[in-house]
Amino acid sequence: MPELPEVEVTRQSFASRIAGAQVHSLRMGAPLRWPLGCEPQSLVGRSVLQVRRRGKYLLLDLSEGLLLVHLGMSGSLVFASSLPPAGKHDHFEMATSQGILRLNDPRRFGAVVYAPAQDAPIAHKLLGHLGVEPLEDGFSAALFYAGLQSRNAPIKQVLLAGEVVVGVGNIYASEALFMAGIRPTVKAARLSRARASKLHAAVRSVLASAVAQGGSTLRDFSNAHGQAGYFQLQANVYDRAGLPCKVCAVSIKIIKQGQRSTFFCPLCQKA
DNA sequence: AAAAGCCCCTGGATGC
DNA sequence: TGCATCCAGGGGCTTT
Repeated sequence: MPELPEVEVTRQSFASRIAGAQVHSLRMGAPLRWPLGCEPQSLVGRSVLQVRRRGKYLLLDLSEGLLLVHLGMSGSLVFASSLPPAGKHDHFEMATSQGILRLNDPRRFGAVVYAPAQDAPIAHKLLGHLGVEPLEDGFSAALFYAGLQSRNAPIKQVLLAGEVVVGVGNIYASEALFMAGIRPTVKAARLSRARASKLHAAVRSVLASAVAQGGSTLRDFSNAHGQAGYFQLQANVYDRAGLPCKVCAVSIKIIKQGQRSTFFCPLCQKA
């Protein structure tokens, strides 16, 4: 599920409610992608200072150390004062003085990992290679263009890789490329400065719009209040193979790139 | 250094 | 109704 907008929407839906909370207890379910990395009991008594986001990771700063939370493909968080009994896909639960934080993740591609410090090896391994944040000031058109110059791979896959810019997943990559009128198969380094600039603007626009819509709910995403998102209703190409382009009415195409589906309009995205 | 494939896992949709 | 196959918001790791 979660690309940058869904992760950010999740963050916004519980960050202020959990800030300042003291950890009372932890419960782990089935194994996630990586082990927690510490004895769960050792976190009891610490407090949650704030919740930040880096790419598709949520960072829960504790009074000592931090938790890195990733939602994988099917994860979602809920934060509430009381919750129904844990189900088979609830794999992490942290009870605090201000509510219970629970991760539900059927496919278990997600993770909750403890790092003793921001610069600890585990944090560096997971976050160290990440590109620039697309919604922050540091993401300029010039920087984006420069980042593409060393990439000979198709632009769609360069966006997905997250090493030039983070947070763009399979939905928003297709959507941003449509908005910019760029064929997903074009080699990144071959984009002109002008077209890279257009894509830069499209990435920001699509992601910001998706955050404002509460993210995309395709099957199981909801924010920490349990509310769905609505961006998918305004998708121009994603999951619309064979349907008419909303701009030119030509049939939307689907192709595979790196074992992931890519959607595009053959007319609006001519090259 | 960069690119391409391979997995991890469960569940829903589709087809025979 | 039952079973096989394919597909899904990600990304680290291994191999070219």
